[in-house]
Amino acid sequence: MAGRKRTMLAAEGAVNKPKVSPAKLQKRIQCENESVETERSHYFTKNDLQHRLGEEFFNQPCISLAKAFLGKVLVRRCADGTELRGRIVETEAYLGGEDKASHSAGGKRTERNTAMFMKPGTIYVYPIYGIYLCMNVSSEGEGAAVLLRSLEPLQGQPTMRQLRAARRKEGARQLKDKELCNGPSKLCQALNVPRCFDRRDLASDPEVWLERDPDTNPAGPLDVVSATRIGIESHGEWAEKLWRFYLRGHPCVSVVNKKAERESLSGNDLGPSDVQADTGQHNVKRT
DNA sequence: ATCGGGATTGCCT
DNA sequence: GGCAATCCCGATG
Repeated sequence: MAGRKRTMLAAEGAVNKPKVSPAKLQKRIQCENESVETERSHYFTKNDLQHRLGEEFFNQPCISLAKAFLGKVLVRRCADGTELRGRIVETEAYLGGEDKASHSAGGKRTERNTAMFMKPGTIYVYPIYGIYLCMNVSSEGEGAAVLLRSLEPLQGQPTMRQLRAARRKEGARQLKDKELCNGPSKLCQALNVPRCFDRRDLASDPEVWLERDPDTNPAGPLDVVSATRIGIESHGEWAEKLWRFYLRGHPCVSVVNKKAERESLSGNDLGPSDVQADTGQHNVKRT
C-alpha cells in the first residue's frame, strides 16, 4: 500500500536527509535543465509571432473560452528546438464557485490549484492518479479554467510517438497518429508538458503557446458537440452540465457521446451554421 | 501521522 | 467493458 511505502521513506529520511524522494528529485532536475536549456536558445520565428494568440484571447468566460480553443493549435518548443504542434479538438470547462466538479469549487484555493485563480491564460498542470498529468488554462472568472483533452497531431509525430512509447510496455505495438494525443494525460506526455509548467503564462511563455490554425478558415463553421464532462460522475447535478466540447466526427476525440450528438443536431456554436457541410472530412494519417 | 479519493490510462478478457 | 496501477493532495485528528 501507498501508506506503507511513504512511512518507510519518511523513516529513512529522518536522519538528516532531505525529505525528497529520488523520483521527485529526478523530475525536479529534468525541469530545471529544460528551462535553462531553452532560456539560452529560445527565439521566435516570424511565423510564430504572426500566429501566436495573446492574452486578450484568454480573457473570456470559461465556457466561451473552452469552445474558442477548438481548432486552435497548441505548440511546444522542446529544449532541442523541435516544435510539436497539435490542433485542439476537445476541451472541458471547469467553473469556479458553484461547479462542484471543479478543483476550485466553493472558491477553495489551495497550493495545487493556485493557477486557476491567476490571470486568464495561466497554465494549470496537476498530477492525477499518481502517474499522470492534466493541462488546463485559466479563463476569465474566479477560479475558472479549461481542461485540454485532445489534440490532432500536426507536427512532430515521431517525437510524440517516442515520448508516449517511453511510458508503455516494451514491445507494445506502435501507436497510430490519432492515438498520440486523444486524452488529457496523453497530450501532456506527447507534448512533453511537465508539472513545472504549472503557473506559466500561455500568452508569453517561450516553450509553449497557442496559435491560430492557418489552415482553418476563421469564418468557417465548426460543428461542436456539447456533452457531459468525463470522470466526474460523483458530482450530482454538476455532472450533467454539457461543458465538454468537441469537434463532431473528429477521429482524435477521446470519448464519443452518442446521446449528446443526437440531441445537439446542429451544435454549431461557432460561425455560420451551414448544416453539416464537411462532417467526417478530418484527415489524420493512420500508421 | 494517517486516510480517502481522484478532470486517467493501458492491458486484459 | 472491467479493473489494477500508483501517489499526490487535502482534510482530519
